[in-house]
Amino acid sequence: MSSPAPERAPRKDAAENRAAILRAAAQLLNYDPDASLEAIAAAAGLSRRALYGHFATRDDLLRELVVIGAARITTALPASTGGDSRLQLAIIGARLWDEVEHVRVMARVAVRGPLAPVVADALEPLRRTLREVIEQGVRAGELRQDIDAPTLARLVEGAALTVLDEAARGPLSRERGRQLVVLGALGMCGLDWREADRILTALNASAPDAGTSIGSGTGDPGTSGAGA
Amino acid sequence: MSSPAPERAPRKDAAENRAAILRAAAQLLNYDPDASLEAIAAAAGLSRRALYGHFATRDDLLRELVVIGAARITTALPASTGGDSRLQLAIIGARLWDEVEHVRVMARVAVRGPLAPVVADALEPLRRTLREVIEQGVRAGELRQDIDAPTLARLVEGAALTVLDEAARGPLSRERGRQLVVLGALGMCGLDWREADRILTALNASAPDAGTSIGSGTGDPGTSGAGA
DNA sequence: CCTAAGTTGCACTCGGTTGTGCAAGATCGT
DNA sequence: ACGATCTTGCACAACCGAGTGCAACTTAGG
Repeated sequence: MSSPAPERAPRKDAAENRAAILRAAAQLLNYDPDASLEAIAAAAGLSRRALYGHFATRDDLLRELVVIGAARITTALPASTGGDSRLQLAIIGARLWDEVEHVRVMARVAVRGPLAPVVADALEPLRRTLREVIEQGVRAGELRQDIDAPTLARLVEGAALTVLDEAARGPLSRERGRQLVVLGALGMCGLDWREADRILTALNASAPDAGTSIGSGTGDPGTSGAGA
Repeated sequence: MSSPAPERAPRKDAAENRAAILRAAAQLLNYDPDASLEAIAAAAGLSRRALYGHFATRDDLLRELVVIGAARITTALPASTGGDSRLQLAIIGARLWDEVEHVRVMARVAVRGPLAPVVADALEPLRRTLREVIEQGVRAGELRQDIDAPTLARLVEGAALTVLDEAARGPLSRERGRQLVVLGALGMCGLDWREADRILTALNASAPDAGTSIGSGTGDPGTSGAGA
């Protein structure tokens, strides 16, 4: 009775398949928020029936995606309110860009339906940090004063989402994508674009590079292509 | 080849019902892009069956919404490239705000599915104007220089959409909504927020007030006649 | 090699939505 | 008042997606 689920270790291939499903789901749901389990299973190289062996319900799969996604996103967030709010904002933006697929899944899929509360909950840390950073920035006079911090925070969130959407339809290079997300967020906050360059430099100095792609497809690994 | 459709004038109440359907659709689809015809018909005070008397297909209804919406939005756009790009941008933003429902329907519903090309087509004039205004503004040094005009145009579009979404979930006053849309668009374009106030004033001076109701547009041109 | 874990294919049920056909009723317009 | 024009309600058929049960098969791993 100590643990209701003995949790026997799953077989190795089963674990891989489960991961493949999650990967496929993240990828497909980006293009079509209503992608069927059929399609997802197929993209993962499995039968629809097998999918039910890993996730009892569509919602369960989604929930799992949300949890994983939120965990990834909130990783390596700026250690709460600290130095220059502009830089912190840039760091957050860059982090979002590094997790485009997850972010978009959260934004496009999980928002509607019974998942909404789960998503809201999972994203709360991120949102809180964002609000804090912005509020601090506004207070310090580093950001625009004509929009209250909470509202501004939501606008920034939306602006970032916009760029992320852009990336989904017209593939941007990693570099360019990061640039745009950060530029968008900062622009929305009222930072003079002439100062943005300085922030970008500082950002690249502080964040080495997060090489994290989710896709990698069902079997074709070479998907780089962003050079220079 | 004279006219394929004799176009007998519809009965008056029928025309009203048709308009009611369109109104209900615009409203419902704002909350749920997948609202059923059942729900729409009900909201319009009609039976589902009656709806099919006006629109043969769900897509037909959507298409009609798109056409009407696009027509309304592109009405009263700045007469192409003219004076201050900041002001023109503000005018466009205000126009979008005045047509929130339609804009959001286009953005949320019509983008996916077989409607996508129709929407793209219908919105082309607006997008073209936006691009032109921004390009001109960039060239004139009034807007930020670090993002190319076409990209910037899409980001502005997205930023506006963000605010519009905000309005959908937390009701903003007409005033505040217009303010935010304009502020968002201008901010994204790199305009110093301290100058935004001036633009807003100029905007309010140029645009008296756009009444906002959605119905009334069953497709007849110039049948208004209600003079102020 | 043998067993248990995992997968597959098929055949269902169930619910929701779209689109039709048709007869009876309500309503506009003349 | 009378006819044409809607509207209605019901009963359809069709499609699609989720979720389940089961028997047979494949595979990991001790």
